[in-house]
Amino acid sequence: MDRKVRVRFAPSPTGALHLGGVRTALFNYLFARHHGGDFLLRIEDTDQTRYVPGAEEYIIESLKWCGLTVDEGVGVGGEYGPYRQSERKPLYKQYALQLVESGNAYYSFDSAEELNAQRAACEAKGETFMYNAISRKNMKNSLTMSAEEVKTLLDSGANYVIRFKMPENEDLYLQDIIRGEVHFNTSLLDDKVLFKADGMPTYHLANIVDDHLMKISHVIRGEEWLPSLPLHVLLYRAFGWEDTMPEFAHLPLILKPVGNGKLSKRDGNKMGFPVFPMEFTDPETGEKWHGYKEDGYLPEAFINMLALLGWNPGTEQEIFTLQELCDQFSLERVNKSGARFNPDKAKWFNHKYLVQKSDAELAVQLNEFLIKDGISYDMAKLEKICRLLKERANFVADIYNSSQYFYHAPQSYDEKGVKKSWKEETPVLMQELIEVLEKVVDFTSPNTEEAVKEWVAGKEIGFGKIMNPFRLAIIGSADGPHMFDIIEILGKEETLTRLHRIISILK
RNA sequence: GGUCCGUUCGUCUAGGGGUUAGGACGCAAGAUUUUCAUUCUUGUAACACGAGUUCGAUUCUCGUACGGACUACCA
Repeated sequence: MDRKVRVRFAPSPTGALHLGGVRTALFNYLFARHHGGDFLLRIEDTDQTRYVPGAEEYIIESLKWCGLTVDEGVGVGGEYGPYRQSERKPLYKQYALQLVESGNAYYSFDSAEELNAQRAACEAKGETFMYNAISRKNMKNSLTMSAEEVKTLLDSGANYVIRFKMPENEDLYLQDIIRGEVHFNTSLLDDKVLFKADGMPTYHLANIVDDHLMKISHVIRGEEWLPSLPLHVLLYRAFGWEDTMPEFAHLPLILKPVGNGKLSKRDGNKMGFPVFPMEFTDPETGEKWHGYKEDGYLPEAFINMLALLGWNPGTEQEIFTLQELCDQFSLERVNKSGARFNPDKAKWFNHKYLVQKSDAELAVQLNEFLIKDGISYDMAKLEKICRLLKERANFVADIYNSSQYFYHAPQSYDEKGVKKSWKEETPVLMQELIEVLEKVVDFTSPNTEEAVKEWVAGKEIGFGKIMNPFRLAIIGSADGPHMFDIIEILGKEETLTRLHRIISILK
């Protein structure tokens, strides 16, 4: 069947969106764009107790920062709204009731205490309680009670839930785009709650009803949903919506860089890398989490890194624009197995993108750091600084840190460097260097380099004898880019001042 | 415990019945250099195990082990 591709990203606003969530959104987005389809954002807030204020805004902002534009949904609208499940509340009950009427679901009146007692009893026997075809016969529900009893209970306003009546002993062979055929037997599945006592649907019901109503063509979600695939397929069948049922694709999980288990928000702060796209402060605990954005990652790099976590184009290309990702993406090339997250590679991606950025753009960002320090510096010079330093940086912050000597003359000189290169004859040589540089009229890098080389050539000493202490004088340590490029930016006056200064201090 | 999914260098991965099993990150060495980096070159390192099918299996099948997810009136 050929129909318009419509996919949705459907997070629950229970906190910040983490790496895995962003990747799910990304793959949905890529799939939609590849097929010229729609990318929807639906907020699944059916659990009022877990709602976190600000989470929804955070999700929207994060997608925006990543450059994943939403075609339809929360924040943009569309003809299938509302797109927040809490606002669709009145809609769901009729669907639950429809299932009761057709014999695919039933009322269940068991209290939490009774359920807990059952669970405890089973646990004592080393078993796990399941509300299923066998145990439902011994519970308080509309299958075991008479019609009158049920009606009385319902009329009296008793608490109830609606459960799906899982068929007994049926083999299901389901299709997953990434995994192929997946087999389940319904006897091992339980009667999931579809409609809760608080009048809200559970995820399962709301998800199927909304995907159907919103004409979703493909459900692309995390692997943690694979176990509920049979329930969902059975739900489509019970509603009679099988012919428009979406295709399913379950994405592999993102695992911790070291140790066992899937990546969790705790790993970030513990191991020194962000797990969230943007900074997030938990409104309850006040706990603060790092974000890729604030840590200096470029959104393009972040997205590129995420895209290659579980997907690859089959070529050796590693750097992709978002457009290239859209063009090349396919679910068939998504891996089956979980991927360990590698923070080092994330940095490498950022480096690649940083180098590609124009010096002017980077200078603007570098300037923001300087403004915070109360430093004002010539923008043209900042551009030159960026050009000089970006090759050796992963972040703009690295450029900022390694360019300090442009804004401040060294206050001290690296001890090892002094020991290694400041010899008895050095002060005299530095004095001569001052004289050589003084004579250079147009203080550009090639001019000063030529002058110094000419001077050194006339003496019988190695270039290093001059350059190492020179470097020490100008930047205070034994690293950094080409010396003559540095002093061009610094200017003649500052260069000579620093040379005079080191002679007076080190003698 | 039960159900389901998975398993190629340390990590992300390509490949696929006969290959020197390819790339990237990381790491190491060399070259370049006034330093530190960058860059370039080279190197390091993998088909979880056991059966079966086959002339031949890392590739297909089955088991085992290991890893992961799920097992709520959470999503």
